[in-house]
Amino acid sequence: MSQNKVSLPVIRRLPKYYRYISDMKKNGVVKVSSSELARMMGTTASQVRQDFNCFGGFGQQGIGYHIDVLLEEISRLLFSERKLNTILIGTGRLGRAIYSYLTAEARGYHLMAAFDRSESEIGRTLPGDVPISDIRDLETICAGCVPDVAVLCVPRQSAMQLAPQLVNIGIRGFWNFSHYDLSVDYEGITVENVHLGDSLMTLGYRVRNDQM
Amino acid sequence: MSQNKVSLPVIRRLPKYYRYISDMKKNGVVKVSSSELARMMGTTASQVRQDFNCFGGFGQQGIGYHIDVLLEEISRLLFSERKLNTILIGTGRLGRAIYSYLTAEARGYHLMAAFDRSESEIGRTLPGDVPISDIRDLETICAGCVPDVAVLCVPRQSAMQLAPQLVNIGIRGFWNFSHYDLSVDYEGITVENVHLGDSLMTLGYRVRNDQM
DNA sequence: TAGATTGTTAATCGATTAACAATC
DNA sequence: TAGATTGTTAATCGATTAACAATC
Repeated sequence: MSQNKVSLPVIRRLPKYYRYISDMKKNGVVKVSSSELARMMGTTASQVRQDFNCFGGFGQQGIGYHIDVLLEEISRLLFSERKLNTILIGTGRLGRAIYSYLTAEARGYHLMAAFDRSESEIGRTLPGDVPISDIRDLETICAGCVPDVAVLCVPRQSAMQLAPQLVNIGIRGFWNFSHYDLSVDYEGITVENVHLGDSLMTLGYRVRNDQM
Repeated sequence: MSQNKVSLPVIRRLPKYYRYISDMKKNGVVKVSSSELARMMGTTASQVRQDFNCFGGFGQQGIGYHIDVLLEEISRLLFSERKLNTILIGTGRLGRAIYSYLTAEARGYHLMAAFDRSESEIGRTLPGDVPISDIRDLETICAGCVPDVAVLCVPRQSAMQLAPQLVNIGIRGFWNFSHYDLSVDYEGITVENVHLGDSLMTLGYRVRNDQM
């Protein structure tokens, strides 16, 4: 597996590469050099070449990189063959915003089910015919088909309570979108805090001090 | 100014420190050692001490750090004395979710106004009596009091169109919550992409490869 | 062939971790 | 005083950038 050679900083840059290269493809561009990409990305040609090389050298010396090949390789890393079976927990404003992103725009995710705990939400249907189930039925509903990841759009307290249950049904990752960190530590389980809270807190400092 | 010595990685850790230390204060804890904090944060005591030292040594050798002092210092960095005057652009699901975070939970932001372009939103009022104005009135409304930052909860295309206008009225930072990167480059202006899109894309890879 | 641009190694830079004297 | 824990310097680690031979 060459995969584990790809470091986290590189992975984090992939969506930006993906976006720029997709745009170029739309505009009929066929090839691109590391220095062109670097200019767009706001980085160095060196970094672009290092990045592409760590998941397989597929440029042509003297020529550059083929847009199609790049896009394919980056897609393979970002989306793989198999989509991640995903459940959404919490269908409030944030949950619904993320739901529509997940179903309409995100690649690599398959939304299996959505859950909420409020009477007024349970039984309703999200656009695209995904029913909102009672969070208390989580284990029953997931019994037949174990989800890979849970997208948590609930308050922190709820997230903490849900965590052990989710681990129990066999989930391998939590994407926590609550406003607070989900501080849990399970062996072999990815817990990522994608919440608004921390971002906004740190950004304030940065604009005050002009720190990029 | 000792501020500019505080590096970005340190700034990014501050909210997590803030949260843990706040919790301890609530529980009546008075002091904490770097090793205790490190255990909670999932890092080393060395890092904790380095972090705290780069914005002023205020621990006591042999004793540890006073919760109150820590909290004050971290608050000062994260929130400063003056709140950032903020406008919200886009009052859809995501915009409203972020609105309620900004007004109810976030510190350091003062929401001045909200804008949308859709007829059905304009004239309505967000909870807390903030009226939704027509995005076409942006310049008029901001003429009297220049906002510091704009929180963008609109599609990428709209964000790109709005950018020059926002720079024009004197805004110093964009927090872009759209699903795509806002690729603009203005001298002295902080553009931060806090969008859901990239996060979700990269997280997929990570759970597949168990990469933390 | 000459020019361009990659792949790859080496140098630099910065962040994290380790070590330990200072001191409460 | 002895034990604990900081502040700070040095060592390590990893990521970014520079340099250049390989080659299209």
